[in-house]
Amino acid sequence: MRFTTQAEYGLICTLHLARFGAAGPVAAREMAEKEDLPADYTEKILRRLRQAGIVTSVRGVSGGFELARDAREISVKDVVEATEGSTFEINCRQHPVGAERCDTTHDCSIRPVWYALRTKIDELLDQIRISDLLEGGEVGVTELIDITWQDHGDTNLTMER
Amino acid sequence: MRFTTQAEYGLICTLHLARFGAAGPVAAREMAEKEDLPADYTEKILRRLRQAGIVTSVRGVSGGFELARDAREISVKDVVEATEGSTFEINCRQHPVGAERCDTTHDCSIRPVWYALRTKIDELLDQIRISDLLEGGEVGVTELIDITWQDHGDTNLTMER
DNA sequence: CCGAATCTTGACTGATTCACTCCGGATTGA
DNA sequence: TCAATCCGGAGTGAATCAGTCAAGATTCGG
Ligand code: FES
Ligand code: FES
Repeated sequence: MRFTTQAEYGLICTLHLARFGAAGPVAAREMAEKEDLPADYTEKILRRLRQAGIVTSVRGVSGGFELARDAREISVKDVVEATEGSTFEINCRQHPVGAERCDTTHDCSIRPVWYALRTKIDELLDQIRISDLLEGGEVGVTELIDITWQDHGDTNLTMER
Repeated sequence: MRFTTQAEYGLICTLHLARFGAAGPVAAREMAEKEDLPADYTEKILRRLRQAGIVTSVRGVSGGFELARDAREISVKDVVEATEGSTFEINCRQHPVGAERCDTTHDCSIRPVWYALRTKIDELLDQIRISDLLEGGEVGVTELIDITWQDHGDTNLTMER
């Protein structure tokens, strides 16, 4: 299970705007070049971010994109949902094993697992804001997340494997 | 982001063996028929479960599959990893945005988010055992998971949306 | 010891999704 | 006007998914 590149690119673009967008709108082409991403694809991602109300666009000669609100008010979940459509999709909804089997009227003891997982994923992604990723570099961000989420600290956020 | 049907089928099969496998090995064909799954595909899934050491197989006329150990010792994570290969794949490892950009020597403030998410996912899936899914039906399982994981209870395990 | 039932392995296939491009059009500032 | 930008959507090659199929190995009953 993984996110597509759209989530990654979406975060990169949002982060780029949070860093360099204060002085005025940033053109998609320029952003793509600076971040070394495919230009046309970047444009498409930005369009999705705009449709979700995360960024605003300015058309015309010196147009481009800006964050629609403060970086503290934009969560990773917002960006992921905007780009991917959803965070974690419940299989038995969109890709049911069997029509009747996966119907809500039928009892399934596996279903609660996916719902619980989705809740966990959404909780974490919603808690992390774009502003959290702006300072401290990779180490700083890791520590910040680690502090916030050390409730069930059986495993830790090392990069082992 | 979603799991493929293999994770779902893997859980269904494991659960089936936990329920009906006490009396001796269950044939793949028989299991597929009872659970209403494609026969050949079921066989393939069971192979993966065996390769991961979750079930054992008996060849020959009255052969079939059995759980390799107690249902309390098999976590949902075990089954998902056996069938899908991994729970949550870090994009920048297998599908890097850019070769140098995603190298560990470079600083990336997005990376910690994915590592934290993987940790969360693994924690939850590892805590839930096959034995937890055997009793209480859907409602019972939901309550059980809810009690175990109500640490960050901002959201709850309702089925809304 | 033969043959039926079962697991084992791996190749194969159609459908879908992914990652990305391309094109024609609308909007704006110089 | 024209050049730069955003906008929408169609199109494309590659990869993955979901599932099938065929050929072989193992075991047991008779
Ligand atoms: S198998 Fe679809 S809801 Fe359980
Ligand atoms: S974009 Fe790949 S590691 Fe951050």
